[in-house]
Amino acid sequence: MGEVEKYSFFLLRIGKLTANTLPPRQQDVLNAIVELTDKHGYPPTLQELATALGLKNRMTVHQHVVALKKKGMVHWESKLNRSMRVVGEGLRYISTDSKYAGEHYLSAAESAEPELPQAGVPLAGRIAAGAPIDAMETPEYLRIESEYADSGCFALEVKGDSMIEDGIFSGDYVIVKPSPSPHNGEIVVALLEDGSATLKRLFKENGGYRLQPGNSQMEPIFVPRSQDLQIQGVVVGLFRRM
Amino acid sequence: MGEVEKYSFFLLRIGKLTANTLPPRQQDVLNAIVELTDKHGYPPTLQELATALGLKNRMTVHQHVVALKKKGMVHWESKLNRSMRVVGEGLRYISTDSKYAGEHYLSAAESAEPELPQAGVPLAGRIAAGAPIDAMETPEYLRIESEYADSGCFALEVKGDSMIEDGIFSGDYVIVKPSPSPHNGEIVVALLEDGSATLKRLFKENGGYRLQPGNSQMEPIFVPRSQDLQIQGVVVGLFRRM
DNA sequence: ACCTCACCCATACGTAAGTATAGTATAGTA
DNA sequence: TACTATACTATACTTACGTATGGGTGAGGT
Repeated sequence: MGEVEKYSFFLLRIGKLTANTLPPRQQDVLNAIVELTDKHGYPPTLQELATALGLKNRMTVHQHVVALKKKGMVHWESKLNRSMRVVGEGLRYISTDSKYAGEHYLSAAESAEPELPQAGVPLAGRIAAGAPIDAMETPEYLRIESEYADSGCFALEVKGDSMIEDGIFSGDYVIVKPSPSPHNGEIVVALLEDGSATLKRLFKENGGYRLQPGNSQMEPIFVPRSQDLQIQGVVVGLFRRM
Repeated sequence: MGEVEKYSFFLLRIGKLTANTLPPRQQDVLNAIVELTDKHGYPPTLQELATALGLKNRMTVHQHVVALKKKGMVHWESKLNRSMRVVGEGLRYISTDSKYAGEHYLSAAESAEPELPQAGVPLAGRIAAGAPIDAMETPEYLRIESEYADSGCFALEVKGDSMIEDGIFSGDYVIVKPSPSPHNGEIVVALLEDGSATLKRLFKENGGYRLQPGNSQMEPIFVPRSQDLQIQGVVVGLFRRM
């Protein structure tokens, strides 16, 4: 009985299929790859994919992924475990609301830690004052979290106006990459000897360091080499809600 | 002959080791994990780690990773391929300039595309000038993409300084939510009658609209109601790479 | 001398994972 | 009708991966 229902499910989907679109099940596979990758922090195996999609055998998914690879939508190295990645055109098909296997999926996933998004924001073009929008034909995607999550980055909410001239406002989030040895002139999160923390631009000078605020009404802080200056990390990105 | 050189290399490093620091080779392992993860888009296997570190046998790395796991610096699920992640205290030791295996590393890596995702960016706390970091116990996550992807938002790269006083710099990305009827005072992407597009703050005035740049050296644009002013959307977010 | 720590190596085993091969079923099309 | 595309299944082989076991070297401390 389960058999009949399963097939009627596919009939519906196939009915909608127009000529040159990606087959629906392959779209499901793309979404599943992305979702599982986000959830666990590493790409799935064929077995995991199959389970997530409600399939009984790995080979089904194997064939789908092979098809997707041939179309250039998935990067997958032969014989290499967990090497699947959705690339290029494939990114078009990933959607945020994931129900790629109908109701099958819910059964498979154990609710893991609170995590993860996907589906980047499409980068539509470039806007310059006075010029028409320079639209891009091949849409790129802004994938902010992905850019930073790997390298151990974390975010901090900024309070105060100490970096206002660098375009960092109170309420913004700075994305900080932990780095013990920042370069000259980078914006860093510094932990001073007294335990207080600041967001400043770091300059190495003879005798120690200068922590320069981005606000001409504020004074720079000089830290002699004898004092312990701990750098929590350098600011590599900024995000603002408006 | 190679043996002797190899050991003298370690002697030097051990000589520098002070009491309660993380052993240098374990730091190398942490760095290698992070580097390989964002080079390939997925975490390495023990074999790949070993090769990257110039080791002949997986077991060496295995022991290091076990040690790191015991210290809570690496998340690693037993028997699960490619499940390594650097977490917690371990993040302190990853540095931007990666030469974690001396000269050994260069030989191993084939240059792949830079890419790939992971978890959201953890929101670690709040930083205010002069105050210690207000750390959060229950870490939240910044989920930028998912915040906007649903509502049909798109991103635009900003060129020019027309909104510099609002903290929007050239090179930033604004995240735009399509909205035909923006509120007063919001920053909008406007399409003027002549086809040109601008990023300005919108005010409704008697007789039409005022498009106010965030730059006191620039003049506002007045659009009479008779003219066609098309609003592409309102700016709801901003992202900057640094 | 003895012990511990940090670091490396080799062999061998069990299982997870990818893959080759071979079918079944439905819908659409020539 | 035959043929193709989509989709799923099962069995069996090979390899990649993690891991258990056992060992070796040099530095440093007691």
